[in-house]
Amino acid sequence: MSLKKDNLTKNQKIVLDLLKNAKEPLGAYTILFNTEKKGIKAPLQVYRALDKLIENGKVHKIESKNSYVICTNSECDSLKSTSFLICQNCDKVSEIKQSNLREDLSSLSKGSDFDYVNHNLEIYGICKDCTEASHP
Amino acid sequence: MSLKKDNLTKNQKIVLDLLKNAKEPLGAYTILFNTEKKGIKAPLQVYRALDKLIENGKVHKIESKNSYVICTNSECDSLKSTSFLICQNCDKVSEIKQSNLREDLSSLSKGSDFDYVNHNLEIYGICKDCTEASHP
DNA sequence: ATAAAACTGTTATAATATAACATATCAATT
DNA sequence: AATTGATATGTTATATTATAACAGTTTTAT
Repeated sequence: MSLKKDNLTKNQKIVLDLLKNAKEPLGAYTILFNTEKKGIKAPLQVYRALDKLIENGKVHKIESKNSYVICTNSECDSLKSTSFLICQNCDKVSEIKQSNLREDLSSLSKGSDFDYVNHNLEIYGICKDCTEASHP
Repeated sequence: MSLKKDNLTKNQKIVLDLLKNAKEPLGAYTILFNTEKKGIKAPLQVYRALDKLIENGKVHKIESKNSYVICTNSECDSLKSTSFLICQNCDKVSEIKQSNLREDLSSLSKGSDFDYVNHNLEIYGICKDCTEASHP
């Protein structure tokens, strides 16, 4: 009876906890500064934790911001594709459900004789909250 | 009679020329090393040229690679959205025509009460050439 | 001609990320 | 329980990517 280990290590938990409570994507060094009191002392510790968390789909990197967010989907441990709505005003990021998108992009790729594997989509705009705030 | 200047400056031309001939996206420091004989001596000169070229849509940044490619579309001076097919095998990048994609993503965003402005899409997979090369 | 704006050159430094290596912990068998 | 192989940690140093600040020059529009 051999359970595949899915538990997180100490550093991974510390980093994940911080990201859970974050309102916007955090950079690696922001994570570092905010976890020093918990014992994380060097960039590598952060990057290694992030690598693993990304690998198993619990965290995603926002490439255009070099920063990191917690995953809010369920399938991200298996699918390596990601899609985000990023508010230009408040920096809040929300993750889009993959559902049709993957197939749409896969067939789009096929149209260019390109064999789709995965994708990263970052949509910029204004989130609901910020739109409402500007129409008081 | 005041012509809106659209001509490129010396450094911008040097950087653009290099990118024109590149087979894959180039990093800023690769650009620097390959333009030193033409007179570019410091990172800032590269980054400033890139900034302007990106601003007027002649060059795009591949965010997931921190590197830069020449634009192969025509509308990119006005639209700030970008979509790429990136080969995981040979690193070649090809740009996707925006046409329907913008509207599709705009309405997708609307479904989440998100006001679409622009996007960046990076699709990873295997290009035609590499697929054919592996089926000899 | 002149003033404002844009571009250049240069030095220094910030921000993001990885290499290398020694040690420690975990987890699946013996 | 002891062993072993894989995975995680701690630490120092360094690589890679990108920007700040400032002085001087060229371009463009009046």
